[in-house]
Amino acid sequence: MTIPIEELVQPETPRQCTHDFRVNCSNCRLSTLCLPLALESDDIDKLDNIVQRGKPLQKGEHVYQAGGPFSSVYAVRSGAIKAYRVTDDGREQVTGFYFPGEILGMDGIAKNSHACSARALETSAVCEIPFSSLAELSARMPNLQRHFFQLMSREITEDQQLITLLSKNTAEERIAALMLSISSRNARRKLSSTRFRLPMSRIDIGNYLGLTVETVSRVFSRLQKLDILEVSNKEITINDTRGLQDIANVIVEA
Amino acid sequence: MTIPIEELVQPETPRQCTHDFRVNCSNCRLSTLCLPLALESDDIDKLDNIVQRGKPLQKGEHVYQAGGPFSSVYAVRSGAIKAYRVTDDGREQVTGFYFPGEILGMDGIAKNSHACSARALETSAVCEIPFSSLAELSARMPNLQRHFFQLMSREITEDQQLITLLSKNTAEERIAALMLSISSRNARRKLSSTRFRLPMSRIDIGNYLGLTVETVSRVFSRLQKLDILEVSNKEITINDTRGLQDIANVIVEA
DNA sequence: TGCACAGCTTGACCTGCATCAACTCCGATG
DNA sequence: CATCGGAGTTGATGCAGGTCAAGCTGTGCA
Repeated sequence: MTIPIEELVQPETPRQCTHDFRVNCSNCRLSTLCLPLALESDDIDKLDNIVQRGKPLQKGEHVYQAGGPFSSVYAVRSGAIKAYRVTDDGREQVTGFYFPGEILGMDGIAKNSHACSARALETSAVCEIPFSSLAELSARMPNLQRHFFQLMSREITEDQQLITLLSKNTAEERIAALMLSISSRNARRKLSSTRFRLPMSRIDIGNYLGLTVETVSRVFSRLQKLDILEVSNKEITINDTRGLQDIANVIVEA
Repeated sequence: MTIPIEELVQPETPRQCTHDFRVNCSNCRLSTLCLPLALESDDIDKLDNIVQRGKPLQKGEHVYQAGGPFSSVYAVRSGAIKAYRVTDDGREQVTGFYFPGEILGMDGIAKNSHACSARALETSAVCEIPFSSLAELSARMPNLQRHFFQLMSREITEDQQLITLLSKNTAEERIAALMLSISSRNARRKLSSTRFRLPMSRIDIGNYLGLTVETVSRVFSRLQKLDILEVSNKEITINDTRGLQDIANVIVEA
């Protein structure tokens, strides 16, 4: 089954709503998660003018590539994107997964060229936001400037959480934490926080969490045996959120 | 031995230069590493007006604490600062070490309160830069805005490097990478890249790199046996930079 | 409709680092 | 100058997760 273009252009809209209108920031359902947040409607229009909406990316296509010139940041409209860097010795390290409403590409600002690559995990649509225009605009719109600073800062604190996870936690804890993260990001988008489809492979999960595929698989099996998760292929059902939280938080008892 | 205040006020200046002048951004030796980089001298003065220089911090004193209100970012003038977060279960995770010329505190922007704590590893001096003034100023000074975006972006890419290190590399590789990082940051400050004093304990090193103290100690011993490092307490001498790079990069042969 | 292949699972075994324990060293303090 | 305590080192042992190997499954393509 292929997803009709209309659904991609107006992300996460029910199928029946397929009449042709040009998408823009003010009618985008994701605007409360994305950059326009905290902007007046006049300002949203100004932002809207600089945003470029490309055609959908097929699974595996790149949003940008490491080493390529940096010119824009990107907002995910639909689908899912993974960001990764390739180490000196040629191995891949997944540095993040990005879902609708989230912004990626800020790694490129430092050196004016992208420090990592980003590719679609499934058919996806992204909005391209030229960075120079964004910088210019944000100099005139304090709210936008603040919001963008906050987005970058959030990226920093999320990376630091991952650092902590990798440095201190067991395989089980890491996977529980990832499932909870995806769950809460779904909730933010008004989707189910207990049933969802993982857009990424076990390999990507393992790579992101510093584990092998085998370990990821075993942990899923164990969590299923404990009746905490139901795992069927890429479909996940969380049966016991509390139990999952206990595992992720590293259970501490007296 | 205690370090005379003068040396702290004008950081890294030879002892004899102790006459009393007020330090400011334009005469600070670190300005080429810090925020003023890429500013015209008029603009540096404007920046200088918002920067607050506090009295030196003693070893162990906090620059800021997790959960406390965010109001400023900080530039290290002398000494060394460690940033760390405390996990839900009370353990500590070191997220970074900051040396003179480096900026810390950007984690607080996202939620308007600090996501981690920062404390002095030795007697240190920092410049406090009120964030609201910085944001205002950078709206009027495109170079400053760009530079600050770049600083945040660099923080992101550095965190991602650490993520890769933690997720993929052995104990030896991690420690080699840290020694090389400290070495090159010393070089940036025109200090020796081959002989330096570690301001942090083995515990902090291990914590930062996701290793136990024992492992850190063993790796140092091994690297010493290989004549790559000389380790005497906190004094490090790199005898074989190339060898260290080979270890850090994960030696790949045909 | 069946084949091929990538992705996933499961089992057996191995290893790098954690853990536990004992000891040394150094620097602060009276 | 003695002593005390935290920091660092070294050795012995255990285990979580890696590695290797084999088999399973489901998806896309002829």
